[in-house]
Amino acid sequence: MAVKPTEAQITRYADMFAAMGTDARLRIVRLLLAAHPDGMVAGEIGAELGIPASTLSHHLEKLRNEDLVRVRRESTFLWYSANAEALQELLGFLYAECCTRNKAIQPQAIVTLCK
Amino acid sequence: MAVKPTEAQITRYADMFAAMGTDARLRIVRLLLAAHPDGMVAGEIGAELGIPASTLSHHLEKLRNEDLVRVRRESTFLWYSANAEALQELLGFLYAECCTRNKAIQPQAIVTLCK
DNA sequence: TTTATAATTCCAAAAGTGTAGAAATATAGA
DNA sequence: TCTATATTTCTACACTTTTGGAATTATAAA
Repeated sequence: MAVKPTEAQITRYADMFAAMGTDARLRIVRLLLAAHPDGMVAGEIGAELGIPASTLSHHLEKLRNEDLVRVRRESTFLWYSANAEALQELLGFLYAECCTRNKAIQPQAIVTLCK
Repeated sequence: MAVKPTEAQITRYADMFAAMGTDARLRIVRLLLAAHPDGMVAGEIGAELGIPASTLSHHLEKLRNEDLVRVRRESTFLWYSANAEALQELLGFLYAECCTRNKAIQPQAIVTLCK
């Protein structure tokens, strides 16, 4: 992860950042992380965040397109969950860029802040 | 940082993600991190990434608006540099959401990957 | 099969974004 | 002051995004 990312990877990380780059979608991701690993039913997400069904569906599609969330059907319900692997990749990329490949930030500044 | 962020902070992090959510701007940030803490002259960034001056100026403005980059003038040249504090905040937020507040990702998965 | 609920897809519209040439501004040196 | 260079601002435009009501599809239960 500390190695130089490819052009394609940079584009992918940019798309992932863009997917988390709206208030609505960042809240969705946070909610799904809090409910990890079970996730939440779409309707419950919408109710919690006050987002109309069709709007929510579009946001979830965007997050799914970037593989930041996964979905599984359970009868009429669609359970959405955060994709921890993808988030780990993104976090690893940002960490590497800031702390490892370059020394702009001390690793401890992140890790110890969160103890 | 591991505490619950305010509504306003979430909005701000979303805006920061959005600022890094295009190929061009993510490359700019990477370049400035590599040149940290000196930063780079605007023209040099444009030359390196093949971005026309006016387009680059808009991207830099967006990054400046989100406080992800800083600028200082040196005669005719404008030196842009990454704002490590802002990046640390953003990284800390993502780390906290994924690894601390929720346990979706093991902290070691990030830190040890980058040793 | 009819009904009910969950969620998506269709459709549309307003707003925002990315791009870049041309003109303007800032600074310094001759 | 005139000139040269660096950069931004002006202007424009195509494209994408966000939003949400209405219609449709999916699933299951009565």
